[in-house]
Amino acid sequence: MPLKPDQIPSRFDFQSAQPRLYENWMRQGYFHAEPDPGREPFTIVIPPPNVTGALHLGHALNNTLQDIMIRMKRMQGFNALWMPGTDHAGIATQAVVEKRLREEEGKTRHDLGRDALVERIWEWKHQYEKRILGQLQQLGCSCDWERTRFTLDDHCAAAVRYTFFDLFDKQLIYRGKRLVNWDTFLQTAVSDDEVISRTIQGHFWHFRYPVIDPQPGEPEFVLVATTRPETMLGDTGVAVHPDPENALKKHIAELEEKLSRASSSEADAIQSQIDAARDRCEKMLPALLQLKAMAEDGRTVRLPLMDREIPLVTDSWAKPELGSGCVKITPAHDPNDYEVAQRCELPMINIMNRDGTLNAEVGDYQGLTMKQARQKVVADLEQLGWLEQTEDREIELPHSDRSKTPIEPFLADQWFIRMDTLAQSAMDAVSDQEVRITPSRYEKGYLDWLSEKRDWPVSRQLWWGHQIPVWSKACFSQEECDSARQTVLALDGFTDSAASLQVEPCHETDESKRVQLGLPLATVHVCIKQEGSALEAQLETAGFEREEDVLDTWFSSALWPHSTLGWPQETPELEYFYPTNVLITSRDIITLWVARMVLAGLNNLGEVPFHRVFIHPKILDGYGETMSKSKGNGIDPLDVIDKFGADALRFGMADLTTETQDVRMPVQFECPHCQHTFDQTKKNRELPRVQCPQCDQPFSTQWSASDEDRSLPRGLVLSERFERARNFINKLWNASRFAMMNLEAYQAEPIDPAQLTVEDRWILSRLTTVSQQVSRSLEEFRYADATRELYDFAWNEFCSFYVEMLKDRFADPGDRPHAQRMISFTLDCLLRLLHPIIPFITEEIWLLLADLCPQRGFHKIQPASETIMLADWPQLDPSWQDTEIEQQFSLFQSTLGALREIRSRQNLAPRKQIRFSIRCETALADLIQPMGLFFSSMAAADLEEISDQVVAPKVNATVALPNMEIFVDLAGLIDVQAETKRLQKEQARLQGMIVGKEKQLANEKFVNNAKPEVVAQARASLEQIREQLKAMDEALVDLAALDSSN
RNA sequence: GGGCGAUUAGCUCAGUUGGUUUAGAGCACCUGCCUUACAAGCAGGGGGUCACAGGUUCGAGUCCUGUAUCGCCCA
Repeated sequence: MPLKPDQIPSRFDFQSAQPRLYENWMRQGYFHAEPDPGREPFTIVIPPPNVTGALHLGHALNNTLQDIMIRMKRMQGFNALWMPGTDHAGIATQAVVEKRLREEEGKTRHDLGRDALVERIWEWKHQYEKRILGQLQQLGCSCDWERTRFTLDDHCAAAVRYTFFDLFDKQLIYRGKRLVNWDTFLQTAVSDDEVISRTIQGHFWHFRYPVIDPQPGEPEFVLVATTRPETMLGDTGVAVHPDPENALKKHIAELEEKLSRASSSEADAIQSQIDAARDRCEKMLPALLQLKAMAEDGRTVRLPLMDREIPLVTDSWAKPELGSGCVKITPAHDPNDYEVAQRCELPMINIMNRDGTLNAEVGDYQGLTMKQARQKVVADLEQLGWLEQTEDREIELPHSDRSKTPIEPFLADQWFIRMDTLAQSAMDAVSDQEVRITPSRYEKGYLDWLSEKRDWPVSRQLWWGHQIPVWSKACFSQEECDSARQTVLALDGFTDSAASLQVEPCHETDESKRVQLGLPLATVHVCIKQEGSALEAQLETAGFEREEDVLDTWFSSALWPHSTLGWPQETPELEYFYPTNVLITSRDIITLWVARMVLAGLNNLGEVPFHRVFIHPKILDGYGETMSKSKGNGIDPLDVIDKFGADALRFGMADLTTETQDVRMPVQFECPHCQHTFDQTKKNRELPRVQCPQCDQPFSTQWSASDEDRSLPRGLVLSERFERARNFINKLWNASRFAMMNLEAYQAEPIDPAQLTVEDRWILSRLTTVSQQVSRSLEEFRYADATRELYDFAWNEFCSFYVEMLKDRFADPGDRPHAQRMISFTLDCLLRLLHPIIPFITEEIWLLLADLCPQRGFHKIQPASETIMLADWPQLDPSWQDTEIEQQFSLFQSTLGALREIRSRQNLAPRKQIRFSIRCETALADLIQPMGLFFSSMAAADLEEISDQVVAPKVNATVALPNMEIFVDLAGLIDVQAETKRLQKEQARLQGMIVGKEKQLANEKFVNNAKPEVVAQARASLEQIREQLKAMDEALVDLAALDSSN
């Protein structure tokens, strides 16, 4: 039952409208897209939110921008597909589930076992996926839900498997022992991107290692320093610089160069560094040269505690300007030392177990944690007299972003992807503009990162993810190795396209050591392409074991743009919708994800996954800090939707999407008792209960833990930055309400151009311009420009002027039908332009409007589409743009503004009617004349006369506009002082401008050098201002006379 | 240490390739209005030596150099 216009409430009830409208869109299948060669596709794949938790404001932003784009394209007639889905986020999700398991049941994943744990994670996934998709729906996202994918579903699994096989077969995947970032808590390797550096208060310990058989004159000890003393148990050498003299000289030269361009505040510090380095040259250089000679002569030192003989070596990693100039080398537990060991061929001793405790390599220290070992090592060395000194020092310690625990560098078998050619292809795609990143400055970071071409470690020691499809067998002799190969090649069904074989030689090249350590000669790896292939079971029977590790989540994410469309199958969807058009995402995953999608797309399909990448801003809180749940400053999009509505959230999101890439959003609490809002502070954002400063009542927060706190009503966490958007939506609602209240007895007919008034032609001109601007802004990802253009037009032009001016015309039966057609047409276009940004309210009004004027149009009457979602995007007649009309209208606006200002300055009652006249050229008078009545309705001012003959009334307020003077008759009303004050202010302003202009024009260089039109403009404007000033001067004289005569 | 970005009104932000009547908006503030679309509104107003110092130019919020503060990324 449609509402009658006068029953429409004065506020948009978004709470009830949103679910109703959204469900209808779903039911009608408006979001669904099918390949249709007759139409042009437009495709976006969602950056899949991960199923670790609920969506935050950043997701709301990301998805709003995608929905705006896809809705506009759909209206523009493209066959628009937005592929939705979620990401399994291997480490993150497993970590939260393990954490809960530990907290709630006191169990570890090992207590549960692989299958049971994975099952638990699936349960978590189902729960959160539902929640996330529900959130996207509440946001209004027009995703094709029938095509929802998950990075761990069968489609994606097939794509992962085929890709892995392909890369393995191309020899682009290999296994090797590498130093990895080991998370001892989660017991997995994490990539460099998952490591964050934190500065902590630590120590710098200086140890002495005794030299074995020192020659006469040689020192008995070498001194080394370390921030991680426990690693000394795994030391396999001590390094000294191969050319300490030149290294020091170079160091000093660099400092001097720096000093030459340093500011005075830095200079002192640099100077003292230089002095220290010079001092070293004198005092320490001889010793360093001697150590270097000893190293070259093959001298060794004895590693205390372990009683191991280790060599002195030369390597430039040892910095002569630091510490003793010597550095201990622990290849298996430090990335730099690892490289030194490779250069100097030092052995690598792994002293750690996967859980972070020490292993059998370290004798008495076995079983201790790294932390315990540190204390014991330091204590033992001190007792033995090998501890020289201990300094306090700030140290940068890498932490796992996943578990927030310190990272231990660890030597482990890992699978890697060779990046050289793949990375190059992804670099070329951006360099050649095949993929364009907006804003373009992000291209540099993308290219820099890829140019390092570091091999990508893809294995993770987890249970949740795509298990690596490789079966391996360790072989201890050549014979065994050959036989394993033969077995594989002879498998029933083995072909080159079904399975691929690699032989990995042992990393230990010293044969006797290899045997001593019990290492295999080689490992035979077989990768099988097809999941569930009979080859799998055959291999296992033959003694091959499947790799336990799973793949890095980004491996499956990299395939997302094509795996979601059906690859490796050649589906119609893939054929039609790939490559996609644009990827909209945040900058923190340009390297992690965007780059990898590009190279994966190129590898698998030979085509980039998308042509445009838009990087959107990051939302910070009022203190400039990133929002996060752990800080308590995060805003839940659902709170915003609850309080302001989904449209307001969306409009607000688009409104902050400017070129600037960080936007601040001050955060407020809203008291659930009295609705008072007040700023969140760094203090109160961490409290489990907060007291309202207004009503003094307490409410609960996300931190509430005790039953007492939890029983309190929860305070919403919001930002007042959404109020503007909410108010705008309300304004739109009410303007539409006004239109509908005046659409009774509407008759559909084409609009008669002969009946167009000045304001009609003005609004059409403006509407045309705005629709062009909005289309261009959105096309170029200038979302904030689009919202600003629409906001200004809708509020300041459509509502404040056009709607106001229609009031008189609706009252006149002769004008009414035309006015009805004009407002329905104008509102119709405005709604369509706004729809992608604020879909709910525009659809609601669209449906209400359809009851009143089901047929509408300008030249041609057409039935309104059943949903605004499928209405055509406005493309208006450019001939409607009329600069003359717009100038004329702005003259009217200035006049109106002047009248209103006088009213206000004179403190006249709102209903008090005033009279005024205008003196101006006849041509101008002809333009203003038809608008005469509007001064009455919009400023309660009656235009008595307009011509070049107008004589100022005796008692008047004067306004001098360019080329016209306005006289308001104030007989019996005037507040002389107020008017004098107003005029004096205006006089001062004009005088200031005259001085400025005169000075400019007196400058010969300006007159000679500036563009002629600029000079002419300055002259004309000076003349004009002088005229205005003259009028002001005269008016002031009159006022003074009036004042003295009273 | 390297790279990128920011600094404009009390707050959050606009300000196209340098030049229209002396830098705009929203919020907040002040004044007056429940004017039958809208008080989440209407009308009017106050408030800014565009971070600082130089420079280029006839002319700089806008271009260049340096400094300071803040943020992010990389090592």
